[in-house]
Amino acid sequence: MDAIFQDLTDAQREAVTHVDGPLLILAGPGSGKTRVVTHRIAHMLANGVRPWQIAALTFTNKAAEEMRSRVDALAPGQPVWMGTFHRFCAQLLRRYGGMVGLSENYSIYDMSDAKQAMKRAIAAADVSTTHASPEQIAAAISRSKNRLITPEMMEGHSLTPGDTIAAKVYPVYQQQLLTANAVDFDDLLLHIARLIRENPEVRAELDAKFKYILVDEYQDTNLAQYAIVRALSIDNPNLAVTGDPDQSIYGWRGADLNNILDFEKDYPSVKTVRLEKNYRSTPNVLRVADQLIRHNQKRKQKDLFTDNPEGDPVVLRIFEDGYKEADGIADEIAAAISTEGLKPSDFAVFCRMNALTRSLEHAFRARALPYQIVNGVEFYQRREIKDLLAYLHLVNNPNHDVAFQRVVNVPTRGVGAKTIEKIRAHADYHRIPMLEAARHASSIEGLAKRSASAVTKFVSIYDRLCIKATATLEDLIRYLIEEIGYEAYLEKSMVEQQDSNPMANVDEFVTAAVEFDRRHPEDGSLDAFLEQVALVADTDALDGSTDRVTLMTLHAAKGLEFPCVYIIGVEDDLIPHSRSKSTEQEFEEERRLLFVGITRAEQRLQLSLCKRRAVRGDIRPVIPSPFLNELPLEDIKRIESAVERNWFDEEFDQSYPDSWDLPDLSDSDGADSDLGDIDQAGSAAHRKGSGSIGDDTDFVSEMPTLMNVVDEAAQVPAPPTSASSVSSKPKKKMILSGLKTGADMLSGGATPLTAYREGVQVRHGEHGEGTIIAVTGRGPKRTAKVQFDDGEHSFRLAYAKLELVDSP
DNA sequence: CCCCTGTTATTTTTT
DNA sequence: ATAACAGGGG
Repeated sequence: MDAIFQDLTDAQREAVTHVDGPLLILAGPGSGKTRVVTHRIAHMLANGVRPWQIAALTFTNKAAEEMRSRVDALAPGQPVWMGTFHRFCAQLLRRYGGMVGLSENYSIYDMSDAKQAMKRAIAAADVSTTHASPEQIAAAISRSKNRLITPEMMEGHSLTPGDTIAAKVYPVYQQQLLTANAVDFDDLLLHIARLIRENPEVRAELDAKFKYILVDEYQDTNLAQYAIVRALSIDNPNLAVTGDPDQSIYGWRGADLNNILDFEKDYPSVKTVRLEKNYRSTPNVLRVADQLIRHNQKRKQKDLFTDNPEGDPVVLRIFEDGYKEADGIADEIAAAISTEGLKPSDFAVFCRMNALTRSLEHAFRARALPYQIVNGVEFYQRREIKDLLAYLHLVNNPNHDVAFQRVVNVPTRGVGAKTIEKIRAHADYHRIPMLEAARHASSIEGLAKRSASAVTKFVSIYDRLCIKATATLEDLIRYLIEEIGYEAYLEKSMVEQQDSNPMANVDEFVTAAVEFDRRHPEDGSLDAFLEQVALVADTDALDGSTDRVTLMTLHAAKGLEFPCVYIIGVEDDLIPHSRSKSTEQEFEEERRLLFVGITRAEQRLQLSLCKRRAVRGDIRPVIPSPFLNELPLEDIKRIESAVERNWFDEEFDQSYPDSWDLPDLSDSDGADSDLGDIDQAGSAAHRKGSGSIGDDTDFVSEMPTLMNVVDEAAQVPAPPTSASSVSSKPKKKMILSGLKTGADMLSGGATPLTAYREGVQVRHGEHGEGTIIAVTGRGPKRTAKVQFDDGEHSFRLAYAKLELVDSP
């Protein structure tokens, strides 16, 4: 009992002791939020609240597990429901699915399943994909689902052209899902939200059952989630939410920041607790984070403070390119491990995109540094695992058409695309599942006897498999592998690809099944296993127990902490991402993303960027992230490696400026920071500032677009930048000098799209010279139709290798 | 029908 | 750089 209150601050205690009524906990990073939540649950249990009256909803399984283990430590063995929103809904749907047309053994489509289903729906809806890609349509439908918009509601209301297309596909997609007795991720929430809304008695029942609801990371809730928790907190308004508006980074997925900002309006009687004391980071780190996030408009001001010792200054490091960045960081980490007694697991490297981990991987491997990538190729996404899972799905739910299509010809047994197409058409026509259609293969019109018998063969394998459906998972899977000769198939088809060992993955899969059997000796049902698999995310695979450096995206980093953190690629178009900076909202979310990354650091933090970075093959000059100008540069130690001059590279001076348009630091004593072995011999600090870029309030809008500048460059080749020259317009100068000029430019990828006009002569590696006869579309879709000697061809200008031919 | 090859399109974040 | 795709030969 005393353990519950031990070492709590006043604010924390206030939250912990709150039992009835709405509660808002605004928790800054590292403020002991989980501690408060778990202690509060323990406190409630100790004060008469029955465990089954509590539901604690999280976004990730990892968070749920963390909560579970810490509650267990305080109040062992209490059956409090803890898990993700999606799992919560999935389990309700097992019970109430009948009310929305699903039977108990419904399947959850993962992303790739849903993608397949979407393509089929698009085809069935007879919608052309010329104006909207399947992905765009899927995204539009997903957005609608997150906002609780049903197919019927979309009719007539659709405004944008994209939505009009989506509105046509949406009902077909939903119908096909229903026929397949399946849901996608969004449906889990949507179905439950609708069910509760349309069935007051169910709502009341659940409201009464879950008398106390806790929501973690409330800033990440979307409308569907919001509707669910609100609806279940009417009769018993004991809704406790924790969150931090500054850490909302899932707006792109439908999360609505207003849910937390307006919580106090939703529940006027709310008790609000602010947790502002930080237990995680040094003041240095915290100051940088705080300065950055102050630039956001949409937030609730919190005053972060800490009692922690000052620690090392935050480091901003500038590298020449992505390889040097990776090598430099790997060297530093290796050095810190060998000289300072730090462990690999003390380090984490964050980046905006998964693709950026590649160079780090190489660097780590070369130094034999153990690492783990949180979002590499996910285990359950591997071909061999998906194959086996699809069989299991089909056993569990014969209507699972996506699974059927995946496995009907695995291993290859003579059922080709044409055959599948005919089965699908037959199934669509009679509105039956494909497996059902396959049973009548011989009577399907236009299906060759040979094909029909191949299909029949599959059906009989399937039927034999189903007999084992009630056996243990282990038996079922082993039987499956044996029956279809999967091992032989793998050996034959997976022609020795380096470092992939499919059979080892299969073994691991069997191990996972054995483990599931062991943990669910009684209720080890197939659908429970499949649900489990469907709802585990990649980030949940993060293994904290092994001693490895962790590589992951900034998104994946939320909720974690590490002694030493590196954030790479703090560059414009990366953070903020080029596709997330057009609106103020997106821009602020990107700022929050960086904030989240920064606040993961306990002791040391290094932000880094490159002067140039390879983007899909070609190397491009880099613009520093605008967020760097918002940091307290006087608190930051800036390190820039000396430029290695390639005497033979005449272009170098033009391409890569010596001066960087970040303010110089007054602190230029050159002493090594404690952050590993940075700034060693051979890379003496090379600090040259060109002054601040001035008042940066309009930084983004004032930024010249690449295109403007290129046009200019084409007319006036940039002179070589001398090391001492300081341009009055650093921004522009930098971009200019980063570009190749003259003929180089024309042959490179930097030709302005505007140069391609009707009548212009171009050269193509394959077709020779030709004349542009038409130009259509905009942005990346801008397309030129070219008349060559060998006929007409169309090219996406952003991708095609079309050279301009110098006009005579 | 299967497999290989060359071609083309595609790049954010994920429950 | 990589994945998905289309088309042709076996």
